[in-house]
Amino acid sequence: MESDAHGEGPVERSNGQGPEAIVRVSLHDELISRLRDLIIEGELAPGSKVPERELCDRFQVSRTPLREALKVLASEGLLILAPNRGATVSKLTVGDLDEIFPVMGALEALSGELAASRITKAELAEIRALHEEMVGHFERRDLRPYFRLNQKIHEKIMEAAGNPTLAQLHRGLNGRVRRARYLANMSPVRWAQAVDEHTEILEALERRDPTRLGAVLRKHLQNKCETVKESLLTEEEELPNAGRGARRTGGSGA
Amino acid sequence: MESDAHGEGPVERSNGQGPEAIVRVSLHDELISRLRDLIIEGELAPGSKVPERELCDRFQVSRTPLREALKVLASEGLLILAPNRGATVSKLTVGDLDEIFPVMGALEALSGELAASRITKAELAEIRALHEEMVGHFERRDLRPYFRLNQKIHEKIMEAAGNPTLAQLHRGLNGRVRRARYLANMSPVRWAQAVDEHTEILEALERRDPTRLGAVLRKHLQNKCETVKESLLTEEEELPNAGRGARRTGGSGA
DNA sequence: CTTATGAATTTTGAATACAAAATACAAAAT
DNA sequence: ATTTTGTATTTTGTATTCAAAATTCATAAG
Repeated sequence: MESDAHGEGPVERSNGQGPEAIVRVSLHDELISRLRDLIIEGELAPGSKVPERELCDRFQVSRTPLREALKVLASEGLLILAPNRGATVSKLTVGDLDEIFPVMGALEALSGELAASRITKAELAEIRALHEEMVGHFERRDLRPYFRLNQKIHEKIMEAAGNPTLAQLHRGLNGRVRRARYLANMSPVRWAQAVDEHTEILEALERRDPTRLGAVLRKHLQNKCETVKESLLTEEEELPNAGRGARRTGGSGA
Repeated sequence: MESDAHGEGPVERSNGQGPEAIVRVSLHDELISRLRDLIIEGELAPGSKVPERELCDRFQVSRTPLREALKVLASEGLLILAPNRGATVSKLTVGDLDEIFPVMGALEALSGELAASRITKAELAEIRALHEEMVGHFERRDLRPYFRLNQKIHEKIMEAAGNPTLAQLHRGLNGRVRRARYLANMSPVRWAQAVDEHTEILEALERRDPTRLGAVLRKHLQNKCETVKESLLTEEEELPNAGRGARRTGGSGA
């Protein structure tokens, strides 16, 4: 799973400081990214305890910045902090997906509405190119590159929407959901359907039809939700409750 | 500004631990709440530096938990962390409002759709009662209690939607926006319009019409956005740039 | 053999200590 | 008088330390 996909690296932080500015990242910032990757890639498995000491050794940092990072990741919903007994990686249940996907749907729908009215010729051309390349991968049944371009297209639409707050919330939810490795087992039928929907998305964009694009994106995400749920259920059958009982503690979220 | 409105106190955290469970809150959790309140209430003014040492003295804690809290609040967008030069309270510009409100609109619209299909008789009755009480305050031009009930109604709708993730994101954005003390100067015309919209909201709820409720809520929020922007502009004229230059650093947010 | 009890060990939460960086400030140079 | 330079002070980031809590593990009681 490519880690560039959720734009968090220390390099690319567009912080308005001109190109000459020297960028030094604090340990805790870097740790947030690294740990997030570990969680999303599954190296820190859902439900498992976060081994504080071990990670300190691994990254050669003290507990202070590491723990700061844990607090932030908990507020993002990736970790659960149980008082006096440390952090565990939060598990993603089918119920969570039912909760998260409608919200992502609403956010993507909004991104579509905004993008359809604001998108530039250049951006549109870029997305069109990505779309065609993606369809090529579909025809050759190359799941991996298909999936990469799929993500990229949605990112580009989000970018065209020009609303960083929206993008940030969406990235957050996407990060939580991504752990369900949903690129695996997507049925041929669903795959074809997804491609159809993408064609509709492109059409709506080209017609600059906000309402329609919003609706299509929302529908698209609903279908994706189904796919992910199936995938998650299959996974749960395969490895029945590996790590147990991470209780949700209310966390420190806003 | 009542601080109960965003349900963060250590007491009321509904963490599924049965009523007998002893609740101890960690310092950093408590500090997150306290600091958030300070920011929202304006005691920590937008654009001002966060006085680390001072707050440590005030709350009688060491820097460690305080700084953990700062990291979390930064990831929520309430603070800006500038590397090696500490935290500043992020300022809310008109541009930010234009960014945040459409997102809140999408989230509230979703809450409406969900609530309209899931709401129970009891919840509906409660909201109806709140609504009528609120109208009473409007007729007597009691802004404060009107405003309190207004907030409460929206919270109840959100609650009826039964989607904690949705509620959490909404709370986060609401917290960011709330600093623009938008209960001040609402024109009589806008006020009347808001009440009308609330009547529509109630009707849509009673008819259990998800689409309509979603649309009305979204519209309602757009109008609120205008009100808040006017209020913010007025404020900016009154006190021209009190604290300057808090640059957005990209932060660690998801 | 299973279930309690309690000490030893580990882990966690928070305070303190310390080095690096930024800021403030004074003196010197233009 | 203004700008520049160098130094003292403060603030910040991280490591370390310490006490409290949880976990483990061995032992004893039923």
